[in-house]
Amino acid sequence: MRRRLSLKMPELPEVETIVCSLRNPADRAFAEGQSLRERPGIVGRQVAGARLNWAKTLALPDWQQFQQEVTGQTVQAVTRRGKFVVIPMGTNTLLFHLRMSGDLRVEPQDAAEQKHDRLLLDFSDGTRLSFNDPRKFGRAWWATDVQSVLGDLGPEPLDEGLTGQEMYARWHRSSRAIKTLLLDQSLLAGVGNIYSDEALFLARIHPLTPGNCLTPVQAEALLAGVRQVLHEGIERNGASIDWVYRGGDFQNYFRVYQRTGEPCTVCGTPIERRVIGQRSSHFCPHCQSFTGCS
DNA sequence: CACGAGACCTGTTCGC
DNA sequence: TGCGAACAGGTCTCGT
Repeated sequence: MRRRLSLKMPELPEVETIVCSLRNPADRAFAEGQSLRERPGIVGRQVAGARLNWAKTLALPDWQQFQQEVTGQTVQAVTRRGKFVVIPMGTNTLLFHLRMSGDLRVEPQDAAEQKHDRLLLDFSDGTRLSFNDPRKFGRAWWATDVQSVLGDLGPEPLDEGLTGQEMYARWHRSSRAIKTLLLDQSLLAGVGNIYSDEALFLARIHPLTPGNCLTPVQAEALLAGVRQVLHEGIERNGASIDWVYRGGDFQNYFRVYQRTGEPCTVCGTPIERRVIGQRSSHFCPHCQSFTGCS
């Protein structure tokens, strides 16, 4: 069954997809007739000016200082940390958090500004980076010390050095529901509401299981589940990406998320929805039965 | 300190 | 059709 999400889904895979599209895409195929200046990569481009349409979008510093310091800087790289987009430029770094509805586009400067464009950087080559964010939750930082913004983030789930043992130690310290712990960015960076539900389903763990009730085996399975759904998300989001239309189709492959009442793909039991930690949570009551706490 | 509720926002969908 | 309520991918702050 097809289901539509009204907006983008800026969890880790979506951010990863955007970051990839903002890198210099020397290794990507282009549509025929697409001119050089329309290519999305921004590495090496120099900022000629900036515009801010919603004051709160710029978290730090104040607008005047930002405008002064960013002008003339050159984009050195585009990377990701958790759900943050990280863009080193000279001695400072520009960071974005897309929150619920943010998006970043690259386009020619003569393209019409779009509704909800909050922060725009004009490059000297005639292109522009636009931060669009309908709900105004997104934020940008211009920081000398990147750690002042990213310092509290937990490890990267896709970092191969991260072990289930390490996550067991982190989750086991708390009695909060594992669903809530998965969303805690200081324990593990990048997992959001969709992928937490999907990962718990793959690991066959009930979302209300207290962290200190998890077994080492379950923690191992959960980290594996997180990695699997993130990889799937990155693949699906990337599948239909060509920078003109950036809309993945992972939403058509959800196993539990937004499938309330529909049959579990494994056992057929109707998927349940309930609110945990103020977030909607979806799970199979049969496959993810609560195993108790010893 | 841990936890839950409320705040921040706009747009879309649902139910009457 | 119209209209208000409910809901949405995230995180911070404040009160208990």
